[in-house]
Amino acid sequence: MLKKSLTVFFEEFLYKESLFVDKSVLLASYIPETVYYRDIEVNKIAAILAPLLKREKPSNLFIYGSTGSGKTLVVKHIIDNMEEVSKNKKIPLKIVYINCKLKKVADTEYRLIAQLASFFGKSIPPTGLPTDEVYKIFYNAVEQERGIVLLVLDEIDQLIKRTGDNVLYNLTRINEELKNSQIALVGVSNNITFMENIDVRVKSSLSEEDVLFPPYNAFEIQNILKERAKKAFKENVIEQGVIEKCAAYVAREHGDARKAIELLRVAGEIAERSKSKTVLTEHIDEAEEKLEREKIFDIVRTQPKQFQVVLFSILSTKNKNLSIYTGEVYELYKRLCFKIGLRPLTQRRVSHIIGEFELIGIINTKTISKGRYGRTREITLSVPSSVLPLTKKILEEELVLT
DNA sequence: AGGTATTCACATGAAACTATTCTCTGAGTTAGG
DNA sequence: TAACTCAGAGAATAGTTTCATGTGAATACCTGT
Repeated sequence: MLKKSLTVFFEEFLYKESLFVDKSVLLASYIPETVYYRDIEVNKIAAILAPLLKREKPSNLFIYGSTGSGKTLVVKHIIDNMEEVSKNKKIPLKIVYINCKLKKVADTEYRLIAQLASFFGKSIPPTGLPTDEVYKIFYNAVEQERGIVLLVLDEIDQLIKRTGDNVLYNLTRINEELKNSQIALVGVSNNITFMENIDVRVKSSLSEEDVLFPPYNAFEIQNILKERAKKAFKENVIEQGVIEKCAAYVAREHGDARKAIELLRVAGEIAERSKSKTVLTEHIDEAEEKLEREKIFDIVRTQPKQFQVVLFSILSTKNKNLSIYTGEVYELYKRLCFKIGLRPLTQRRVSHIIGEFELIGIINTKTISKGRYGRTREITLSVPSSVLPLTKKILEEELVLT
């Protein structure tokens, strides 16, 4: 029975007309051949990095702008081009691109340097070595390169925030000791303010040049979407107003093009699954809700148990009155821990965990003073209330199971 | 009434501790010559 | 004597605890009118 219906399903799936021609165009990893609305930035960055091709050290470069404003895209685009030119003209060129946010890969000083070294064919154990040693290995590898090495560090703000500016200091200083080679740095950051609390020497050294990426406006996003949609979808699959709606929705926030594209993709998937022949504006709404929902569920499920208990406490406190305070959450949390046989963490820790939840974006907090009655955080949920029951249920399951 | 001091209930920060995972080193052991 | 084993020292890292200090405004407490 079941087997048969599954076969039917798969067969249907196979022969069903897909709305997509090439879905990969709508994935975050896709790098388009032409980058729109970033001409100024592309030219500027290209001009700064061009000396690489003549084996001269370019200025260090610092790129910043909000998420989805095309920074990574532009940088990768330029790198690709340079590598192609260098291949054609047989110019030796060493460019290393690293995203510092990747957990367990490059999110600490040690790991970043280890990762860098691995690009030069040196394998470094994940732990056990002194950091100095790793630096030495990296240093030697670069020295052997006998040329200019370009290091592109994407999302360095994450790295700096976690580990301080030591890495950058060391990386900028390493040039003074290198005899045969030189390192040029490109830092990419979402956060503009993170530069403030950085060693002045590092700051001036890193941003010999800088480029700001303004967010896309609604019009630009529309055209970007249209361009991508043309490649990704079949013809006449997208109804009037869909792209406009998608763009408008995203522009309202920060002009995050990546999000707009994702939204369009998910809308397409939903349309396909619901056997619709075209993508409608309703699908955008649905996609938006789905994305939001999945983001939350994903976070909730993958969180460590202690975090889950804290979150559950927050959600459960919610029902009683409008505002939630740390104290109440902690009391409930302690009781919950007792109930499921978990050693409760200190209040300090729980306070921190609440802070992390805010960082992730599923709650908002405001530290308020209630005068004589102390000072605390006022917590509000930034989760649509429609997903609350299910979220709670997931948490219950996760917690009771073990 | 108006002004100052207290006080609450946490927030926030820094440092230290714990446990885990991993490398490296050198001593001791074993097996083969 | 070379190869192997294994314990111990030292590192990185994540998660936590401990200790210390900060803080905004509702109240308590004065003070002079």
